[in-house]
Amino acid sequence: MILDSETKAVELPDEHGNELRLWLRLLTCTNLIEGEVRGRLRERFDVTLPRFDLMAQLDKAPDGMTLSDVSKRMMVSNGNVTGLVERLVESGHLDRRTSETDRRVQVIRLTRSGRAEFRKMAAEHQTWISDMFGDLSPKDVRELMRLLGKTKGSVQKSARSRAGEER
Amino acid sequence: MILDSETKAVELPDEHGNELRLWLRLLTCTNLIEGEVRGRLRERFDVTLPRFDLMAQLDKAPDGMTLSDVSKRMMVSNGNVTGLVERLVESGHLDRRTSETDRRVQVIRLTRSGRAEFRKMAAEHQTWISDMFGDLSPKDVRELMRLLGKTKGSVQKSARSRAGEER
DNA sequence: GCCAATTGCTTGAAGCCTAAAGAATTTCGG
DNA sequence: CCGAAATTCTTTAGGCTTCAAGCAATTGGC
Repeated sequence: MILDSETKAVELPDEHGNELRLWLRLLTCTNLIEGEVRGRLRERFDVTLPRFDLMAQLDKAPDGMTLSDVSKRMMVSNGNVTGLVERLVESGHLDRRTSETDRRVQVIRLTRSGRAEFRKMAAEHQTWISDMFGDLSPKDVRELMRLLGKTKGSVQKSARSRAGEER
Repeated sequence: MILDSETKAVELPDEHGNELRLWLRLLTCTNLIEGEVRGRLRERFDVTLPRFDLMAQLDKAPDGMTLSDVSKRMMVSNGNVTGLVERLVESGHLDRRTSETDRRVQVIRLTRSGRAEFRKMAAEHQTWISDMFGDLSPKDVRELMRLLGKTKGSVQKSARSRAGEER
């Protein structure tokens, strides 16, 4: 999946190659961290990353959320959430009920034990992340935040202009 | 080294949270770009990202690679490569043969048409990436490269120390 | 009130991914 | 040369993910 960032990309004198290399390095970093987090979550809590992410959303919403809300927040498809929730209800982490006012709507929330379990996971998770960024100075962290913010904006702009072109 | 008064102030309140926020932003950026790339590959060439990545590896190896080589380079499981290759052989992009000297080994390479198709995709791909990073100055790009390099090292160090602990 | 459009969710098909177990083949110590 | 160990690949079971199609309930124009 990942092209190793040290691998030489198409050799051209132009500056496009630099951006490609930057992208590959960005991807490598993310995959490295994500892989670690997945592994540790599995090892320590026998839980997958998508389930952790879903619980993280619900932890911030004591009154529960609808499946659509979750889907938007997590930026994944509706069908995806359906399956995820199904398994988390099955394992006792989530509670699910049909809305009283709109019978199309399903409201889900963490169960008491689900919340307790999530809090434990989240606490460790944060120390893992902090540890993985351990070599970066506070200044590095700020600078990375700034540059990634700029990147995010740039990508969104580019994505919007493409979306506008089609049709 | 000069520490301005601001540096310390920022450091005081729970710096773990900053690293978590950094991680989330990094993840958002990567997902944004990856999503764009997936969408465009699908739209323009009706190909998936994993297939593109596999072809990219093979393009750099005119004499072909074994499945194990591919698996290591791409950092994915063996079983995964088996299925990916199967579909790419099916679609005529890849050629596959059993090694003459070791009958356990499968050697795969791009077909003529597969290579031609890949080259077209790769060229466009590079312009997409370049476009998405368009708002970043050359200096930004260099700085991001540097900080991500540092991050990569830090994560690897942390991952190694964990791997060492679990006997 | 009626019906068409919209909204919320589920289902199904296809693909990607892993870990673990299994099969075929080669390697190597004795 | 023999058999154990290692290597290469495939298979299987389970989970995640999307898109597209479909169903049920609600809303809004008339």
